[in-house]
Amino acid sequence: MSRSETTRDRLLHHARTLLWTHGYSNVSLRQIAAAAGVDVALIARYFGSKRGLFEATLDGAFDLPPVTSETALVDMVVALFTTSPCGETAPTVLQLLLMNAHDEQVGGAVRAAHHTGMQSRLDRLLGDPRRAALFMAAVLGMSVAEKSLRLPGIGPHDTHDYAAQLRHMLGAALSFAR
Amino acid sequence: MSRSETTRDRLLHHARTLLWTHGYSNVSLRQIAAAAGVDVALIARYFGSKRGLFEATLDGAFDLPPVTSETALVDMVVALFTTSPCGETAPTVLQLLLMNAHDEQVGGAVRAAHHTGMQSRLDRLLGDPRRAALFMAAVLGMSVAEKSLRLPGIGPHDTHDYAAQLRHMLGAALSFAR
DNA sequence: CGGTCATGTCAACGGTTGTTGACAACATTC
DNA sequence: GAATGTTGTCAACAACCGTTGACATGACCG
Repeated sequence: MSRSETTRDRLLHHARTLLWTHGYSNVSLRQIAAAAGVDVALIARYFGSKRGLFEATLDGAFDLPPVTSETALVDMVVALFTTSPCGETAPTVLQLLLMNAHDEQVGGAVRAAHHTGMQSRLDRLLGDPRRAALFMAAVLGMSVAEKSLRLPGIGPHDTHDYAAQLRHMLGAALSFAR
Repeated sequence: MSRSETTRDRLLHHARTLLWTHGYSNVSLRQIAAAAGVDVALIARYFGSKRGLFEATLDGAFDLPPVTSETALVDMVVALFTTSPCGETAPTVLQLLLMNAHDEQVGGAVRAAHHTGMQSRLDRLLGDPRRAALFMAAVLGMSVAEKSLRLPGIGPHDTHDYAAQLRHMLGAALSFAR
């Protein structure tokens, strides 16, 4: 790996961590560069602009392992929203997804990444965009209520329990979706 | 109403509109003042700081009409998340709620307002924090999936349909919540 | 060794931010 | 009408922002 690639990866890693957890406009390029231990100007060199860096951050963010079973895919989605993908202080996919709420440009990129990386596969495997959307809504609701809103009535669930409940909820949602 | 109260209310109104829809750090005090047609310095006079203005914005944001029936309260919550409270370009409560995701200080204020204004009443009327949290998760999931993530599989539902589905979902959620 | 390209450093640019204090215009009360 | 307190205006502050270009340093190849 060339020298430039390692610093590029370092920038990408810390950009993901900081931007996803604290939001696009709450983190400056100087903070990211400082966390990565490199100069600010290198961001412009490697990613062009702040938006370019953020969009590079979206690469493969919603990718799922290549499973073919319906329940396996569902479990993968639940797992992706339940656990931090890499490490303890790592940002969650949920926080990335919620970045779309208040910024039209950032939101468009996030929605596009989610659709091509995750939702389209759900559509295909669950057979119906409506079923997939309702399942996504169930996962989102649980995640937002627990992780973002921190409702005392929910969690901390262990992953198994959580997935089981969501699968149950999925069954209910799909039953009235027909 | 004194002169100062009207300009205070104008500031509050436009602050709500702009801050809730575009996020805390995406809107400057100068934009808010310009929208309200007053000088920037008046914000400091009436609200002390940007945070003070935002927190004044939270006043009564999650308040619900004083109903006592369980289903009536549930309908009120659904209605609050489904419709814009005042006018077409008005910001939604959902956007306010999602502001808690990426800013710890702002998020704390939002969560507190939501808890005292809405969740505590749900806890009381539904009898169980767990039931209330699961209901909230269902409403949140539907709202985020439709309004924020804009999943093509969901909506646009007319309000009646939407509420009916959520009430059905509530039944399912509550059934496996015991 | 000398030349060439990749990589990193530094300083600065114009613009915007939240906040402050001095001052003018106005209304109210004596 | 004069004095007083309220309400609004203006200019400025220091700090930070994303972005740019010039320059130093390193690696690599002929």
